Amino acid sequence: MDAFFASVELLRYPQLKGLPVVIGGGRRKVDEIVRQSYADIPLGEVPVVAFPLLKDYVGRGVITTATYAARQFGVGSAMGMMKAARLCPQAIVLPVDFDEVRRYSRLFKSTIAEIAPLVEDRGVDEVYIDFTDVPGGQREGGRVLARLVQKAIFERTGLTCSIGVAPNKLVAKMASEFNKPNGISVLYEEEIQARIWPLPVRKINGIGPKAEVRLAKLHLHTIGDIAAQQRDWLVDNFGESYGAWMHEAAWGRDERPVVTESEPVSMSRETTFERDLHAVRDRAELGAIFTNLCTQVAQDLQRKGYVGKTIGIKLRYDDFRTATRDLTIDSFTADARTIRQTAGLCLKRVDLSRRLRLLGVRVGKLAREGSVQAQRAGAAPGAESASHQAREPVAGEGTLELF
DNA sequence: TCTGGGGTCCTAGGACCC
DNA sequence: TCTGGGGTCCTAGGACCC
Repeated sequence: MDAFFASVELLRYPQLKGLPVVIGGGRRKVDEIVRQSYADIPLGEVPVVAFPLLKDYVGRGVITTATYAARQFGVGSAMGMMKAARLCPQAIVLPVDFDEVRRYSRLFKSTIAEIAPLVEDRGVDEVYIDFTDVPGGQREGGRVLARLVQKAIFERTGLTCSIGVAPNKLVAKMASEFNKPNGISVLYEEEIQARIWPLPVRKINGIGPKAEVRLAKLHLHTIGDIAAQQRDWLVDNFGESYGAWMHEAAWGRDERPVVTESEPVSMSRETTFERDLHAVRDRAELGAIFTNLCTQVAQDLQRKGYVGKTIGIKLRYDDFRTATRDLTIDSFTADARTIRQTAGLCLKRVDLSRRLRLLGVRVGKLAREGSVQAQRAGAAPGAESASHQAREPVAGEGTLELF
């Protein structure tokens, strides 16, 4: 009965509160300037003068995060930098320092794990915690333990976080948004109708923009609107799996345990070009990028001790359509040349007449390096070993032997 | 002036096997 | 000459999340 789960979200760059600041972009000249100027300054002590302003930003990046002052202008995560610059040209723009973010992320998670061992990783800045068997985890509905976690994180990292505590992960996640930033919300089962049902459907973790539109067409706008529907009606409209899940979610029901260990399913690298590239006209540049991506994926696999046997590519055209192709080979690999060769076969099966804005390489069907028997050494991957469905390349201009 | 990068999971059709 | 049903694997695309 007294089971409580917490969803914890770390807030990055809180020390810039009060100033409109956006973090994001990634790799432009502006980033270089900032990186050089402030290389020695640790997160938490960033000065607030002489930073480049968003209005001077050029490039294709998106906002990773923004201070609350910047959000007042409508700027937010995942927004394109150019659009953000129009909304808030005076904002200071900072680059993302991924190494630093990862360092803080590890510190954040290890701090929590010392207090409550059952922690589920949900990305750099988010975790679920199972409070159920933690001594004192039930006091004040979990609020006492949540305060302890928050305090420990602040002492260790100087960062604040919001915590939601509830009878399950789904509701805890929603509760964590009630009191941002640096808040704690405890939500009891009997409060679901009063506090969850009035919320818009998008607040459910798992209902995204597409489902929101479909729900709106059915005149369903709040979580309560969904809860008021018959389960079977939702199943008719959204399918057996999604419809039934939606009904459960609207009633705040969720049985998923906190999962502390999980094996990766795939690893990938992708990059958006500074300008759109054409397979023929920009062949050399594209080829170099392609090789580089394969090398990086191979290094990632090797560093983490994994091998995979499904190798695929992803590309995004200038009109933003996405295409993927993949091929499963007979033996597991983490070899850059094998990956590159197999990915090259995939590339022959897509239309390359349009200009591209993104190219990616993925390795899936992973296994731990040690768990796989040594396969035929140096075995050539490719068409002859590929399984039955390898297709003929599509005829046309884009199928030249480019890679 | 468009929209990053790294993931997971689901669906659906066809091949293939028994 | 016609034709089952179940199960698994492969592939492509898409929704969603942080």
